[in-house]
Amino acid sequence: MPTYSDNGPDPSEQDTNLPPPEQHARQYAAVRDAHETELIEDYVELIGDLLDHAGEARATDIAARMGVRQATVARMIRRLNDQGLVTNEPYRSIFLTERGRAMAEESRKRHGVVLQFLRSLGVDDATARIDAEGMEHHVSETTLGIMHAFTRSQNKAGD
Amino acid sequence: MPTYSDNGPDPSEQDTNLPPPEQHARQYAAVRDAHETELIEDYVELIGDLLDHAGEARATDIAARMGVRQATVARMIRRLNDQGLVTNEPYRSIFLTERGRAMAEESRKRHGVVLQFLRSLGVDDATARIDAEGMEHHVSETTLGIMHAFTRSQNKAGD
DNA sequence: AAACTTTTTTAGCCAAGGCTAAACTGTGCA
DNA sequence: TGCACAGTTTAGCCTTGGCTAAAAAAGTTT
Repeated sequence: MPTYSDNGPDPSEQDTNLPPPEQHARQYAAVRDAHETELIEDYVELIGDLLDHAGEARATDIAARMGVRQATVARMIRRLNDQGLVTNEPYRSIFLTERGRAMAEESRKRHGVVLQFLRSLGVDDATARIDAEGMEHHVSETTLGIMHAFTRSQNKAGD
Repeated sequence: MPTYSDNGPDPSEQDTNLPPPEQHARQYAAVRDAHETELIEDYVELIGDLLDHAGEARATDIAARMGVRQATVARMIRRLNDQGLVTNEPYRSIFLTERGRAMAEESRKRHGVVLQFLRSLGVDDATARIDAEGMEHHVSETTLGIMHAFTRSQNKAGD
């Protein structure tokens, strides 16, 4: 178990001051907001991937890849439909609306940037995939841009 | 709105293959697991910070900093108590148990590493704080170690 | 000491996202 | 053609984590 206390400047020794209460609250609010959209985005992204890769997105496959039951997927699909992100007729495959496609594309891109960034930092593939899945929804546009630039510079340097 | 499609190797162009279903499911399961402990850790970390910084952790302050109502805090405190992370007598300040202190310390360290890493990447302070808050629970030990090393090397280079 | 204010707690509502069980639809094969 | 099985949907349960409203305790002020 690493302790990060060997020597040199220690990044875990941040300035010990707490942010002012309102700013602090905004930080947590941002996390809560992210959580609300997170799962929606994951479903939409996965449906997009399945459509691209397998030609269709069936509830069974979504359930298997999400690691949840089909009943859970069915209800989520209804919610996505309510929000105008997918179209679905009973017992048929699921398709993305224009908005759904846009969200899937956005999500896929964001996911890709984070994943490649982690890899270019030197994180092994399996770990990078897990971390990217969790991190992707919490990375701001600003940070995403910086990650993208970093990855590109690393790749260039690696040539 | 950045498109990440200017030129050069594009990190968003990841290999298009989906992971095998079981691995994919494990990734999502990891995210769900993280979500379960996330809020607990945030509360414990905040309580630890308040104890260190203000000498006591009162429900009002926790509520203000979390950006939620006191009723929400009260119920969460009971849950933390049930899990053996805090001790509290009615109408008194809250304290951490040994386990709670360990979790707070762990969390604080992790948070610090991620925050400093983002800063040393060049992310502005306000953004780094928000992103760190969300990312911290989704960063594996492996990645955390790499972030820590990166930050130290950057700081050294910056001298 | 009594009254008022603040803090804490409790009770109860709601939505989200898991689950199981059971009903229903569609498909493929005898 | 009809039947069995796989896939899908619905119904209903549970926990979590927000909320408001109201009760109870603590603290403060006159």
